[in-house]
Amino acid sequence: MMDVIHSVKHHRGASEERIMRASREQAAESRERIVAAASRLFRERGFDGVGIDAIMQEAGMTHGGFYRHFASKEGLAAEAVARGMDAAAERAAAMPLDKYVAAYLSRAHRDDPGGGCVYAALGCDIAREGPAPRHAMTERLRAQIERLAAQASPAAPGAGPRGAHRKRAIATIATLVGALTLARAVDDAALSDEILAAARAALPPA
Amino acid sequence: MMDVIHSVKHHRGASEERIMRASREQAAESRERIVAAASRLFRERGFDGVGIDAIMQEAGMTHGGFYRHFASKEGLAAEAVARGMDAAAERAAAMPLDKYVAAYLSRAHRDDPGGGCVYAALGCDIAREGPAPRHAMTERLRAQIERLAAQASPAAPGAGPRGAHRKRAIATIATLVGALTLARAVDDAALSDEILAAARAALPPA
DNA sequence: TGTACATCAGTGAACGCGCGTTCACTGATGTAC
DNA sequence: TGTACATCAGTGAACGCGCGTTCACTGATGTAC
Repeated sequence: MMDVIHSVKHHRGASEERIMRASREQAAESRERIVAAASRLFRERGFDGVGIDAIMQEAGMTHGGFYRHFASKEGLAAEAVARGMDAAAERAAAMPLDKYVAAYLSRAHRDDPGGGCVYAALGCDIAREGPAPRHAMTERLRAQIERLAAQASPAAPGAGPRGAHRKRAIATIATLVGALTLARAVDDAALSDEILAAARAALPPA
Repeated sequence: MMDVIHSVKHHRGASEERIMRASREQAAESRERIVAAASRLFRERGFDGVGIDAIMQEAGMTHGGFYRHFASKEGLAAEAVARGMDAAAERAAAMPLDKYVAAYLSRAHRDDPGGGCVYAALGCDIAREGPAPRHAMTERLRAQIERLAAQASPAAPGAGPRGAHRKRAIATIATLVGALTLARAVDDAALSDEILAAARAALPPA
């Protein structure tokens, strides 16, 4: 987990001096680490399943420094949601739809919620969150729908009105998110695999 | 909410006598009320968003009596999940698929998570719950898949191998759950409606 | 049918714990001259 | 360039609060005779 040694955190050796007051550059890096840790941990354990303490520990600090960077846990949640969705959008933009569908509905993605789709990991929780996380998520979803609709349009020109591609894009996303959510919730490995396969079969040409 | 006056709870009037030690029949009714309240509240606020205290209050009792009925909060969660899914299964069995899809993807369902689909309300949380709730959910999902596959089979005889109907059933459920989850998470009413409409358009004939 | 006693559903106080947040403090960083 | 001082990132103790769970107690219910 903690594969980066950062100068802010000091070793515990007896003769080591303590380094306080990190530079602005170090502070910016700390903030990055906090968001990255939160983004992963929230997806793995849910918003209520992770405390400030665990996030700061994962980021290599103690909990007290948290409020130098964020106004509240909810503020961090909004940034962590945005971060995870932006990363996913980059991955999605880098490959054709059929590749993305295969990767999305893979066992690897199912077994790594912390590094995967935010909708599938936190979808039902976001509805109960405050306005900031919900808004961050809404704008990302909107962008993803538009990109997917545009991606489909040139491949099948004149295949339908502009709105048809949007509808198709939304339904595709819904199927992906629903299938992955169910595949993770189920406690039977065979059924979980079957759910992923069924969604894969329903998507590429449909 | 509390439209049932039950004899266990005594009024606060000065000269009222207190009624303790409810009969076994009353105890069974109390248990029912606890499960019903939990089933609704969990779906509305999530497992971590509702305490024993709130559940017992909704059921018309104080928190102390909870452990006469359940071994733990998780044990109740398993029963509440099962209860909510059984109710949904009954509703689904009572109407043809296209009616069910329309009802599932309606605004009324979106705006009433407490009385609606458990997968959409708690799907991503169940993956993080203990074995009992997950198992209860898995068996209900399995039954729902089988019923939906069987429901589709006679309507289109010989339209494909037995497995094709199962695949189609699973994909349909995934699309329903994903669309409702996203429609609830989004903070823009127009986009939310659009998501429901897009899933509706993708489902009936497809 | 009546009496004596055990059971146990529900109450309300109490427990320990973890959480989000606050705060006094430290001392290197950054700035003003 | 050097010095004096203000800033502020991070620490660790402390706060209040709500949670899941436990427990002594009450008194009607249920049972044994």
